[in-house]
Amino acid sequence: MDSQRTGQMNLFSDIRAAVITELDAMMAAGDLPAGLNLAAVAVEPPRDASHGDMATNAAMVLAKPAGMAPRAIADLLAARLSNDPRITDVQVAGPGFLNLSLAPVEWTRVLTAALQAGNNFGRANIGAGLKVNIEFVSANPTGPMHVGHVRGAVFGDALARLLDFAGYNVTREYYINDGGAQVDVLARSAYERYREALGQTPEIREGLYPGDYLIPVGQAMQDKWGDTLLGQPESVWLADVRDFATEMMMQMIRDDLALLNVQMDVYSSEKALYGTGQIEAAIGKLKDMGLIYEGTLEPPKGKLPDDWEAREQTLFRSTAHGDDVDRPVMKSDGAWTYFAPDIAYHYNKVQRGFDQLIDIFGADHGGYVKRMKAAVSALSGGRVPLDIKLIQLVKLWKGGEPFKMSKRAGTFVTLRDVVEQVGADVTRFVMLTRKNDAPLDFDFAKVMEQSKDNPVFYVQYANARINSVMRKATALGVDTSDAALGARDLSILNHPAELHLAQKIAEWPRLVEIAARGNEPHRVAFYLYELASDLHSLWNRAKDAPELRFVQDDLATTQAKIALARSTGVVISAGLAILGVTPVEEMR
RNA sequence: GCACCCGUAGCUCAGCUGGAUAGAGCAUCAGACUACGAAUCUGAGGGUCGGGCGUUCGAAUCGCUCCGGGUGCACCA
Repeated sequence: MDSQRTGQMNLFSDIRAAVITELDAMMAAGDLPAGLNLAAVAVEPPRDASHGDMATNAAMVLAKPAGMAPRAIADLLAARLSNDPRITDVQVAGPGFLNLSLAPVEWTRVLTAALQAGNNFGRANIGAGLKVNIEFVSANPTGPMHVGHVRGAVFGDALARLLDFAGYNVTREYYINDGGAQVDVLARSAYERYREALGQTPEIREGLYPGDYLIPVGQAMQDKWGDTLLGQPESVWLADVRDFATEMMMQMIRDDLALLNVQMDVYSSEKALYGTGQIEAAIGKLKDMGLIYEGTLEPPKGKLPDDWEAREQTLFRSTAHGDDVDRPVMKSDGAWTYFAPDIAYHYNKVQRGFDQLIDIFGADHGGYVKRMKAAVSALSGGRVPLDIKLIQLVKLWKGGEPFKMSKRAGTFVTLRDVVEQVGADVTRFVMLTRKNDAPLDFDFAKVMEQSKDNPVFYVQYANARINSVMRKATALGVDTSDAALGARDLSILNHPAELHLAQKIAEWPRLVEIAARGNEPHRVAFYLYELASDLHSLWNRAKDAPELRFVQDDLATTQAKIALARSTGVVISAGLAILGVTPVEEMR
């Protein structure tokens, strides 16, 4: 694939392609045995800058299959690569690394590519249009979203943006758990608020939802039904009130998600699976495969539930697909377990033609992973991979003190509380500064701090500085449009400090691929911090070295320097876009 | 008892499908503003990558096994 032609310049994959070409030639010439698998050959940035610009492990990974000494391969490959005009120096080092130095103009070409591609710089095609479904949030429709939901929501949304950027065809989906007992509880709770709206005293019994957010629901019920439901038995109103209240809760949740700038493409209903034969069809398919049987499970070892008794149940043989024990799909009273509609729902996703499924769960649902993977594996015949990302807890702090949440004490923190206090951008960025399976500290005071201790601020500040010099250059009469900057010859940018920043920019397309391959949007946040750091560093070096200042006396030189600054800004905005964060022009 | 996640500098954490002398920030110490925005930067000290065994040219990364922390474990979603 010619990355130059598509404008998505990835210098690392370009050089890797050159290495592969030479290795193929060596096989053709008999310098290497034919038919070697080159998949493990990598071209990477070296850990230590003194090792050159790029390093390849080709000689080492091929030594064994080729039956040759690593250095012998390295020497032959080095001689060939040194003929590449882009490569100015090749050194064999250590156990057989090839350290490559590139002509400076190769790095400044990346800047031009970034300026021409704009926010699309780094867009990859590793997804190749594959259809991937990301299911996330899926909060129960029984109340507003709380802070515990925020991290999963942000993670899922950022992952969707990342995979889209990497060339996947992404669908974001919310599974509404409206088929279980909890929506009946919601209906009963709302009914009490309805009585309250009609002047009666609500009886919020133990087990009902006490939240104030149901008061408007009660009032809306009064508007809709007047007093006609009053004094009626539950059998008369339960189903209608349930649907009504659930819809109001979902409207609230949709508003909350919008507040956080989280988008959804599809809302799927659990309830809609019942009565349509979809559950029966999914279980029936498993049955046809011999994976459903009547049986009795062994009691769990160790601590035994008090009321445990051996019982014959309808079981899914999930152990045939990697689970530890088989799982019940039907209760002893003949009703489906919660697992059954989940199986049907995932089967539905498979049938809709997705090539990959991703589920985002809270870490407390870790025990659910294996059975869900087993179900998808069985129902898709192993065709559709399911990746389940577990989101660890968020610990709340306020000025270094633990911030305890309690429904009873009224310090229950909702998504809306968080976003209204610190803003969607800050919330989103901070939520992505840890990998998903590590716990996260969220300090309401610290995230608003304006210091390098706060990564959101640090990255935004770098962008603000870039905009500052661009405004200044524009005022001096320099054309700072991307078109003008992209047309400029940037080969005068040859100072090591400038090339260092250009190299960091050149890593962006590679970073996108790595992050997308692992479903790890947090890598983008860390990269942006490093990029901002390089920008700040160059900025300060210009105090001692005036020739590094972006704005120079000579307008043509200024334009080239500004091109470097703007390229950095392009990558910052592209990266922030993946995180769903709006770049700021100026700090206030 | 079993399964999954985690264990990296005093603290909070990165570490790119196994790569070279393991990196940031905070904290500590020493420096840089007649400013393209010092809300920043430069440098120093600080490590048995929880322990052990193994796989191999090479392990923080893979496997086994202990230790320590978290989460979850039929008929709730």
